[in-house]
Amino acid sequence: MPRKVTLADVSRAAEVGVATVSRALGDHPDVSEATRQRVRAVARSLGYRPSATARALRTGEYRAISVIVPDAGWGWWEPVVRAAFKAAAEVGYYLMAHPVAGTKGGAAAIVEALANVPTDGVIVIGVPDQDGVREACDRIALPAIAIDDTSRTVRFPTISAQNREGARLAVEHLISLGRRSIALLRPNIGVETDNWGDGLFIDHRTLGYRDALDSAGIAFDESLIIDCTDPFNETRKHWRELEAELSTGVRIDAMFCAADTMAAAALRTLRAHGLKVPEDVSIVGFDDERAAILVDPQLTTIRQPYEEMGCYAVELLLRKIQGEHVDIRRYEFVTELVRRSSTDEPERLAKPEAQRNDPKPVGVQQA
Amino acid sequence: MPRKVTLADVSRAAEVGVATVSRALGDHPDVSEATRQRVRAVARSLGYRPSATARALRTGEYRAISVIVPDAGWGWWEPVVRAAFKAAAEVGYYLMAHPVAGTKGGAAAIVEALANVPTDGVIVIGVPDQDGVREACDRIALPAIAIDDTSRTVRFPTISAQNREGARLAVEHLISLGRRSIALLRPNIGVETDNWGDGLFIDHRTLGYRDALDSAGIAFDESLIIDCTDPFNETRKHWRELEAELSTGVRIDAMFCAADTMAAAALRTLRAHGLKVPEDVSIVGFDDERAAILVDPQLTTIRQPYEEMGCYAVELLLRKIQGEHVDIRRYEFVTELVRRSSTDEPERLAKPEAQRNDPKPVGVQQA
DNA sequence: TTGTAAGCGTTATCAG
DNA sequence: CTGATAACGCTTACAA
Repeated sequence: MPRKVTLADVSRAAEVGVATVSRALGDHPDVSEATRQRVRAVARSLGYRPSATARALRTGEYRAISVIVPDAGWGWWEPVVRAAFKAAAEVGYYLMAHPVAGTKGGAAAIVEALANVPTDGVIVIGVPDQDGVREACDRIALPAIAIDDTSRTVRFPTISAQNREGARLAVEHLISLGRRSIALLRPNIGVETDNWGDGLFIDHRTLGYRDALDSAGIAFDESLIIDCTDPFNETRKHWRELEAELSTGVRIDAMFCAADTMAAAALRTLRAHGLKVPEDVSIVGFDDERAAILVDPQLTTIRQPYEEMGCYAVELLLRKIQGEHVDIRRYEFVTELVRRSSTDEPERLAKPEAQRNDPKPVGVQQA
Repeated sequence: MPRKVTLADVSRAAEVGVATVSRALGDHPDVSEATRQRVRAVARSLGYRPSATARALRTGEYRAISVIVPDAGWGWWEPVVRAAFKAAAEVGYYLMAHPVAGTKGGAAAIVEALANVPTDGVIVIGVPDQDGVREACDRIALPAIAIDDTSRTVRFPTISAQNREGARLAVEHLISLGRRSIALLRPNIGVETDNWGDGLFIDHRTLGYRDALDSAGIAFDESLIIDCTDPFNETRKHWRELEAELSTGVRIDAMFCAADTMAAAALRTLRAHGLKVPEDVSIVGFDDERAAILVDPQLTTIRQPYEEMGCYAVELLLRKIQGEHVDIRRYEFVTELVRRSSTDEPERLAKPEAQRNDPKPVGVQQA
């Protein structure tokens, strides 16, 4: 391992002062073009790399930001992080990812540990306990942005998707297919799964479901709401609650599945009850997450613009770091319907099912 | 934002020298218990946080390591990173994740950029081009470990799973079920997908497939090997090559799917051809990746011990950082069979299929 | 046991 | 335009 080349080395080799080297390598105006060229050449030939540490110590900024990545929920945040990474890199910041990974104390504890990490700010993803994290951030004076739709109390600029409007899109699509008995499969947020906080997004998606029914003049039927226990455990084969519902003999012709990750088990349960998707039951999910394309049939779903959300988080965070004021409120992103096989038109398919309305065309986007 | 509290502040408040404060806060022996207590109390009350930067500048080590996370292949590396993060944290290191995320120049370029990042070493995951990365690491004198089974040339200590032995396990399991016409569904590594390098792991898994056939005295049938184009694109609904194969009228009663991520489309294709899994065709995958539990039926597969691999990578890297010698060779981890529904015993199922041998019991592990 | 002081590699502020 | 030089906050000889 060759010893590290420092500014002093370059300065000696180029026969100029260290200050000049620093200026030449940076974008300072007060250097003659000739010296700049020469210094740069020497620096390159010596294999000089600036020490980020020394620079950070001097300037007080690390040009690095952190993102705290949640423990549960199977990696929907991955595209968010990739996008954030890219956005940060574009403005010369690098991004560190800190998985929660079962850490005791959750995100707040991680922020606490960030005290020792050279970082200028943090993006917290999926944080139901914004109060705790906020306190930790204040204590170490660390700017923060949240990407989250679980917490009712917003103590950071918080980015999320329009859950209510998205859910409405989903259910309107089902209605446009002529479906009328539309079940809502929801995660049942119990005390044990506190990773999902107040379950705000579930409430909102439920409201969107009702919005769509109301607009179409379809009566809301409480019994069509199915809350599933242990909802984000993907090793589950079936949803007991859905099984119970189907066993009562209720007929459903569509299902809005409030999270894509629940779709795999839902499809298995339907199949086990002899129901075909999309012939007998049309399904729309929510998130446009990896699960949506792995299941069979592939899932029509509501896309959350994860990439945009990641980029915007970085943008807001950098503004905060630069001392600009950023409103503490929710920043919501528009969702869109992505059509796949789980809602192929019933009338085009073999099964001659009851079909009362003409499907009205809706403004959907092809996957 | 309160100005940052430094050692000097604490020293003043506690009425001792800075050196004493430093010693008291660290684990130095040469401090009286009384002063230590007092200093710590003062530090806490002032909200003192050490500056990682200053410390790094002084000591020359960051106590941070990086992991370069691949672009393709749908997040199988996630458990690796989580485990590595945890292992690093346990010894007081923190871990930064650097997604490749379409960066031009791939991992090598990322390593290059690491020159400006405060990190003591790097774990590169899934790097077919070890030569390029090696060169970059040398240039900036950065210790590195690879987790990878795609590259034939090993220029780092390289961690991987026992692909050949794992594949053998998979196929032996199929044979123990009485299956004899066992197709091998493989990724076709073309020039366009250079993320998968030499495709070493595919060769090894193929060898394991043949090992199992040989031991059982089953003739190898070239036509049962199916190479799929664009293999890691999960949006694909079907494998054209598998369709072609089935259309020729060849009868297969089992399939070894050389990567779990390919299973979803394979299942759809089989289903489209009227073949039931596991009644008509038993399937075993490889990786025990998220896809294995999302598909229907859930996939019997070969588990790669991702967590152990992540931990071990950290262990080796820290050794290298501490100047210890670590052999540049492959470090292989044992795999295991995880049984799920895709290989439920055919004879217990409805379909009365041809069945010649008693299934021999094998030492498998329940999921 | 404690304090003083010398750096670590930069950048910024001065004079020249 | 350029060169000394003083920080930045910490650890660690060395001295007391």
